[in-house]
Amino acid sequence: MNAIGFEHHDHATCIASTLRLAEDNCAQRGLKFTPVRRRSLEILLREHRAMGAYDLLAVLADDGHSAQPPVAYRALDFLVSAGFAHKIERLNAYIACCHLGSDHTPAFLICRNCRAVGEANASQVEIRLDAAAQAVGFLIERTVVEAEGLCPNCQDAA
Amino acid sequence: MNAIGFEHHDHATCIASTLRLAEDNCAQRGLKFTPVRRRSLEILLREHRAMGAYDLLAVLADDGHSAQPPVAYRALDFLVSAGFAHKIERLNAYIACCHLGSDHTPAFLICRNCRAVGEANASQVEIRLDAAAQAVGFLIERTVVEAEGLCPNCQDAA
DNA sequence: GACTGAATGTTATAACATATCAAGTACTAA
DNA sequence: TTAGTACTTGATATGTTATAACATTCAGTC
Repeated sequence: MNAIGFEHHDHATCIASTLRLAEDNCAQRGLKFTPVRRRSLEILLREHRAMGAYDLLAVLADDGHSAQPPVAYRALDFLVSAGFAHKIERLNAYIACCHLGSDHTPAFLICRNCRAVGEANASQVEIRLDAAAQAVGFLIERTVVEAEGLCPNCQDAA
Repeated sequence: MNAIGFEHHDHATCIASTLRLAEDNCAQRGLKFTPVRRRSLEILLREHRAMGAYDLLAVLADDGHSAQPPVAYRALDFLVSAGFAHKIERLNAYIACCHLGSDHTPAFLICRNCRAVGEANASQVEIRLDAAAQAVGFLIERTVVEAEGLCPNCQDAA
């Protein structure tokens, strides 16, 4: 199982172009795309799987960066708040965003066997929580949608 | 803010009848509703809020039960797998199920300010992940839907 | 009674996350 | 140019959530 949204693509190009996109995006919004932040996004893109903060930290440490947990968590917080990465609550792990630039409520398909994660296209997902929320006067700001199951490869293996 | 799905109800009756329901349900399915499990569900029902495993553990310890983490996690695992409780991934916390008996994909409304949690009625929620999953051959077994925002009380306070 | 499988007791540790304060850096406005 | 400021990073410590591993107890059954 590749973890590339369960599909193949030109990974090297994808990384480079996404990093450039993120750079431009930061410039426009006045955000600081510092070396640690850039490198963290690059690592997430390169690995192309859900990584724990300590997984990221280990790679940063190999680079010679400070290897204390706050370093990884700060970088991840930045990437998530900038919309460059998402947190997978089910796994307590982080993954680079596949649809950088488009404002979207992400939805993930998580394989319970091999932990591969696919990010569903927003247009294919429709959440109808509004009625429930309005009925009780709740104001929704953010929605987490995570489906757990078996990816094609792990179904075949079973 | 009460945490009772943002609405009031007869709590004592609710606890008693839900415990009885769970008991019957276990008898039917051949599951063992042991003292720790029963007591854990009772605690979740009584508190009627999302509790961390260690919160539950503290209450169990007051009862004189063994106070080691696995005790709480085992009880919670049982309650979740039996459908008597849900895990709120966003909070790493657990809450008694409001719709015991009905097979449902729960959806939660979580206040980011006071941490109150409401369980939306399943009929009000519609998830359309099927198309995305089918497109890549993914088999969905379970879906987590958690909306974060502000409950009515915390909106007023702001 | 002896076997079996499930549940529980217990110890230890893994994995995830944040508080706090000090030090550096970059912009900016007198 | 310098002083202020807001933000980022470095570093230490600690808090929180979760599980591995193995021993023991208990209920049901042959």
